[in-house]
Amino acid sequence: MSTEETPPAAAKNFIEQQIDADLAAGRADHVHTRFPPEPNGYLHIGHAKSICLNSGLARTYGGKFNLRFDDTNPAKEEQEYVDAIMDDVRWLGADWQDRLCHASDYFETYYEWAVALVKAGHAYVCDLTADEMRETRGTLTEPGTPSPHRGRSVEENLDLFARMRAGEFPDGAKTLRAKIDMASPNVNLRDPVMYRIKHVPHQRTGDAWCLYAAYDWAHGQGDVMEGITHSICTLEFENHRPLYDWYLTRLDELKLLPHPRPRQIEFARLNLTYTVMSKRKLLQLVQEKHVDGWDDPRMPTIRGLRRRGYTSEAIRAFCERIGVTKQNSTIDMLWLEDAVREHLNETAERRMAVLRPLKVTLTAFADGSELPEGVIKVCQLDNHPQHPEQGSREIELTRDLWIEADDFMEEAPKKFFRLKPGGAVRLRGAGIAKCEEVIKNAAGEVTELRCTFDPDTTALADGKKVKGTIHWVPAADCIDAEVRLYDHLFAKEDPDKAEEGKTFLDNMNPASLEIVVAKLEPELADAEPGERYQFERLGYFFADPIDSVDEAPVFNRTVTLRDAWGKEAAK
RNA sequence: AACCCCGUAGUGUAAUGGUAACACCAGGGAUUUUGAUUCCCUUAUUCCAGGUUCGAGUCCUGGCGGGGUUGCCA
Repeated sequence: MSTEETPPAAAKNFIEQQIDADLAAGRADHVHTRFPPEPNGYLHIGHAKSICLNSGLARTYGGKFNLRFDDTNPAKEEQEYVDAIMDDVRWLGADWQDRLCHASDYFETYYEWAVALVKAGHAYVCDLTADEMRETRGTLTEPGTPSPHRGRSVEENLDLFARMRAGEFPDGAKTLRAKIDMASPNVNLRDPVMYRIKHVPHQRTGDAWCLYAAYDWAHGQGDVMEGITHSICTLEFENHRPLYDWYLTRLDELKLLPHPRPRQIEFARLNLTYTVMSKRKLLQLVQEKHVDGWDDPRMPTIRGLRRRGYTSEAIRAFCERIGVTKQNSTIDMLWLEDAVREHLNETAERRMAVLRPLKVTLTAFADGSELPEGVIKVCQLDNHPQHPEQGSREIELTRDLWIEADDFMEEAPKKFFRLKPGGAVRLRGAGIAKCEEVIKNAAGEVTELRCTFDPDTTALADGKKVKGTIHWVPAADCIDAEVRLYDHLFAKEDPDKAEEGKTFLDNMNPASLEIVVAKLEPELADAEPGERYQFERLGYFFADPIDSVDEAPVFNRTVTLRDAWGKEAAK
C-alpha cells in the first residue's frame, strides 16, 4: 500500500456550490446543462470556456449535456455556421449524444404557450412601431408609459395574434408583448416583446413561420422543454433573469411546464489579452480581410486555434485552469500558450529545422586530420528525449550544413553560449564545431562560417566543457519548406483601448505573420498534414492540413518555446 | 443618472464567522547534448470607513472603484 495522502478535493467553483445546494435542498435531483449557440458566427475560445463548463458540469454530476441551436432569428443565421459549430464542439470533446436540439423544434409549443398567456391576460398585441416603442419605454431613470393597446380584450388579442401568424401584417407592424410593468426599474420588464413579424424563411422551418420569438421568450422555454436544470449563461443576462423567471412562473401557474423549472446562473465571460472576442469584431476582421478567414491561425476562433496547431486537450486544460467566477477579468494570453506548450512538450516528437539559414562548412577534424568526402558521421537523434520509447532517427552529418543565423554573433556578449569567432558549440547529436573563420560578402554581411569538427560530443580536446548546443541540418540532404511564424494579432494588450479617433484595427500587430522558407531535416518531408512537432529550440509546429501537399509540408508555428535567452538578450 | 452584479499578491483563483492560501508571472539557484523540460528557494495580497461578534476577506450600513442594462440582437 502506498502512503500517499489522498489529494484534496478540487476547490469547487460558485456554480458547483450552488448546484450542490440545489441537490441538497431537493430543488433538483440531477444535473442537465446545455450549450446554446446562435448559428450566426464561428465559435471562439470564449465559447470554449462555456462548452467546457457546461459539459464538464454534466460529467462531474453524472448528468446530461445538450447542444441547442438558438435559431430564433433567421435573418442572421446560416447552415454554414451550424455545421462548423457542431464540428468545433465535437472537436473540443463535448458529447451531446443524441440530444442535438434546436429552438426551432419548439416553435409550435412556444406559440401555444403564448396563446395561453394571452388568454390569461399576460400578453397583448401591440401596434407600436419600433421607434414608438423606444420612445414609450422610458429611460433608466424614468418609467415608461403604457402602450395604447395594452388594454385590448383577450378576444381581440387572440384574433390579432392568429392573424399575425397567418401573415396578414408586414414586418414590424405588430408585436406580441408580455404585460408586466412599464414602471419597473428593470427595463427588461417593461412589457418586453415576445414575438416580432419577419417574413424571412428559416433555415430549418422554411416558410412555416413569419413570426419569430425574441430571445427572452424562447430561451427559458427551450430550457424547460429539454428538462435543463441549470441554465448557465454570461453576466450580461443577469438583468434578464427576472424575466426568465417571470415567463416560467406564468407558465407554471398555467400548469404547462413539462419539466421542473430550470435555474439561470451567470458567470463572467472570458477576455484574453492581445485579442478581441466580440462576434462583431471577429466578423469585421474576416470581412475586411485583415485576416485570411475564420480559420486564420491568428484568430481566437476554435477554427483558428485548430489551424494554429492547438490541441483540444490544451484548450480544456486552459479552461479548467482559469476558473469560473462572476468577476470580470482578462486572462493573460500566456496561460493559453502555456497550456499548449505543456501538452505538446509531452506529446510532440522532436525534429530539427533552421528558420533563417546560415551556411557552415566543416573543414577538418579538430586534430587536423582530413574529413571524409561524404558522410562524416551518422547521428542518432531521439524523437523525444524524455520518452526514449518513442525511438530515434538518423541524420547524416556532412561538410556543408545550415545553422540558425541567430546562433552566431560576431561580437557576442559574455553570456552568449552559441557560436562566435574562435568559439565552440555543440551541434546537437553530432559533435563540437569550432568557428575558425568568418566569411563575409562585399557588403560586410556574414555569409559562411568555416569550422573544425570534433565528433566527441562532451568536451573540447583541452577538456573544457562546451556550454551551448545548437540545431543544424545537412545542406545536401534537407528540404525547403514554407513555415509561417505567427504572433499576437494585436500589438496592444487591450486592443479596444484605442487612441482618440482610432479603432481596434489600428492596434493590429503588423508582425503577426512572417513567412519564411526554412531548411528542414529530411525526415520532415514525410510529415503528414495535421502532425505536430517540436522544432528543437524553436517551438511547436503544425503541418498545415490545407496547404501541405505530398512531400512538401507547410508548417504553422503554434507557439514558441519559452526563451530565457531572449529575455536576457532583451535587457 | 436608476437598477443589477463584482472588488483577495503583478495576473487568475481558494478560504462558506476561527492561523489568508494555491497556480502562473517575476527574481534567485540546481540539473540538462533543446538557454526547453524538470527540481528547489524568494518577494508580495483581503478597496476605504463605520458597525455586529470573543473573533470579519466572509455578515450589516455608507462610501469609492470596475462592469452590465435604455434592440422588434442573442
